Amino acid sequence: MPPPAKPLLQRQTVTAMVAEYIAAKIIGGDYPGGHQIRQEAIAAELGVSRIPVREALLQLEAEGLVVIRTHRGAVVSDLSADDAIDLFDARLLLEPFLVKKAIARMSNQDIANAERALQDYEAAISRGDPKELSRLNWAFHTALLEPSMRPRSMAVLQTLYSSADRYLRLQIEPLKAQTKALQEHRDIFAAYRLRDAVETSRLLKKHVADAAEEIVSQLKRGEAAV
Amino acid sequence: MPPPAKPLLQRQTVTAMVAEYIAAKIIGGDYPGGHQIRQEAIAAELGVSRIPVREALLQLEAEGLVVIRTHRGAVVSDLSADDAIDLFDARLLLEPFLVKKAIARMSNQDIANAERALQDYEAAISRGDPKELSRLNWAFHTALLEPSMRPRSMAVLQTLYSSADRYLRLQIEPLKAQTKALQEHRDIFAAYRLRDAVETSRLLKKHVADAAEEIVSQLKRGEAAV
DNA sequence: CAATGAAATATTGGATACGATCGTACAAGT
DNA sequence: ACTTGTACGATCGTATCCAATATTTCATTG
Repeated sequence: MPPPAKPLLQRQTVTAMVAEYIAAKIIGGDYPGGHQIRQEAIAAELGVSRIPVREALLQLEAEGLVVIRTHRGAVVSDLSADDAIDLFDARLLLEPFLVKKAIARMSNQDIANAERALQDYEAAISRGDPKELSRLNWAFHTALLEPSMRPRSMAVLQTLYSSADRYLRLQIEPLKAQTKALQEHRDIFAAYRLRDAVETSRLLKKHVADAAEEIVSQLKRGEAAV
Repeated sequence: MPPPAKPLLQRQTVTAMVAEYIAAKIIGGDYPGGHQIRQEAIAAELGVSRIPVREALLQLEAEGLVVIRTHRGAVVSDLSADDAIDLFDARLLLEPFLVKKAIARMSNQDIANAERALQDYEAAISRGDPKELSRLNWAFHTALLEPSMRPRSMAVLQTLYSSADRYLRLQIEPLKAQTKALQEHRDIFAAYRLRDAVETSRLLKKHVADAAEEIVSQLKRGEAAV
């Protein structure tokens, strides 16, 4: 019999835990853009060695959350307005395309999953926790696209999203924007449920474009302010 | 002062070297899909420790060349026909879009760079080294898109390409396909030089779509053969 | 003889220790 | 005072060693 202190069903590697930890800090805004991440500090903080920290940082670099320069450590990657345009333009191409593919293949179960994600998002608005809201927002998008059965494109989208995610929180925060996003989600889902690929795609595209415009203008104000 | 294009004298880290080494083996076909990569074997082969090998594998996983499963090691990722469709569909969205952006911003120097890349590709055909040809093929595509100033999208494209690259070698090898690709490259460049964004985009899209169709049908034959 | 289960082995994951590199402070020279 | 060279400290990169886990082998049993 093994001595399972806790790994009953969940067998997680330390590297993965550290990666989640750091990613949460970045996305949550605790580590702002440009912040230098010291391996030893993280290692001491979590009571682990530097090796898993290094490997976690490598993964995060692949996701675009940090930038590693040789012998100079990892820095939380900052987003310029140009970067945001870059990222969102790619999303604007991929998401409408994928949602069409998804509608062509989806089952009733998939529709139910998307509805559930929509309801979760809706329920979270009243609580108003930005991190949770951001997570559920993306969960809804993911639920819409999942039936497309395009794991590679989904992986790409994941990195595109997480690279801009923490800046989106600013946009999501105002209550007006939240309710606007919720209404858009509802409209998208309504068309989705009816398997209206063209309309769903159009609405989704507009939804993403609106978010893009909002975040870009915010970033530009921020850059001008500096 | 303009950005220093490239540090000509770059200190290479062992991890990066190992990553290049393994990537070359995979792309070159020495490690076929499904092949298990043993860290210690690589380490002994190169006379280094296992640490840089592990970190190199992490990077390669981010590029989609290998898949790592906990405590089970890394295996060279294999490509199904569905995967290929997935990857190429994403490329089909991004490349035509980016080339339009590129044409809108490009300088005469950028055109010269693309022409140079085209000539290099042309010159390599007579030598017929598949690896080199594949590299130069992608270099041409990259040269076309570089002026778009979209580093994030370019990074995405890089991973999309490298994931399918080694299978493209099969398609590129036959002489007829090579000359066909060359002619298409010439046509694309001709429109590019004239700053005809619509036509360039159209030709590029067709060029990628042809390659996609070729590789997908090959993969399907391969799967059927098994 | 097939199925099951437990040791043995192979391989990866992680910790500690050491060496290399970069940034900076400070001293010396012009 | 400004520049240049150098020593020091902080931090990262890598090697070596140990622990945890998956796979294989082989004995046992029905």
